[in-house]
Amino acid sequence: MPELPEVETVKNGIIPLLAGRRLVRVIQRRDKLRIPLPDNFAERLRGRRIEQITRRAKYLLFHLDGAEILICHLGMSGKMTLVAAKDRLTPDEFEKHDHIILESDRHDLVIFNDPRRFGLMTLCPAGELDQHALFRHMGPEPLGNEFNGDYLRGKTKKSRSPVKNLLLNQRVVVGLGNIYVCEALFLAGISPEKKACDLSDDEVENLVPIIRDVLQRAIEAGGSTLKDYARVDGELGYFQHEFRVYGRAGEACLKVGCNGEITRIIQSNRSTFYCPRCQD
DNA sequence: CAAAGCTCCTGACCGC
DNA sequence: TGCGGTCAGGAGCTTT
Repeated sequence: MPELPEVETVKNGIIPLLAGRRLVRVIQRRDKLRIPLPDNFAERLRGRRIEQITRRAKYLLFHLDGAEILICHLGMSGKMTLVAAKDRLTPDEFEKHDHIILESDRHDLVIFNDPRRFGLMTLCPAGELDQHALFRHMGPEPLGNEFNGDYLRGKTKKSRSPVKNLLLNQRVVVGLGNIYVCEALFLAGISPEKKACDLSDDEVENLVPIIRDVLQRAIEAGGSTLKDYARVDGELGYFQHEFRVYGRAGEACLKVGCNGEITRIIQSNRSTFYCPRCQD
């Protein structure tokens, strides 16, 4: 489940192979992922130059010449496999869930692999991205200036949802998923079940830098992971690093002086991990 | 309008 | 060894 930091790391990993390069070959091995791929998808990509690769929310954006953008989302299980030109595969060496293969004019490959197919790729005219159905209602980037205490308080005040659900809502703020919301609420000492409107002004104010910090640190951890890809081929997608609560049900709370035990509950059919003792 | 529920999908895991 | 059941969950869409 790649969230903002993982998508950022994937972006940084593929930039050296694809940014500024021309696509000389595109292989499409399915007609749809979560949504249908555009008509003549591979043909429309072939020969195009990738001017720039950026990220918005959990989406990768490949800015193509001709003012068109290739939009890519990794979904739950999507990853990018990098294959250097020197290790060129033959077509029968692709793996089962390798759906889209991009080959640059230097003959490096970037392979989009997604077993569960919750990911997507589509095309959009560059000038229409903000109005695109996938982007139109997006909230601000959590690392940008628009996301601040005043903004978030405006949202929490109006919501009776549990704060966890509010932070997962991409209309409120983008990029957070199940893991980093759990981690941020733990660091903030706030129960995920607390109604957003019941948060104090101080709690909301504190949450903003905590969210920024937890994401920023994960991006930095991804950056160190990337060093391993500098010389070796590999898969860029979701990397596990140290989580304080996520996946730690039954284990001891890591907050100094807290003797609580991490508990798993279900909210909106999704796992939530938290310490009932120091989060309230 | 907000909030809850449904849906897409496959691999991993578990008990028998 | 095989098989059915359960779980994981991003986010758009539908329903209440």
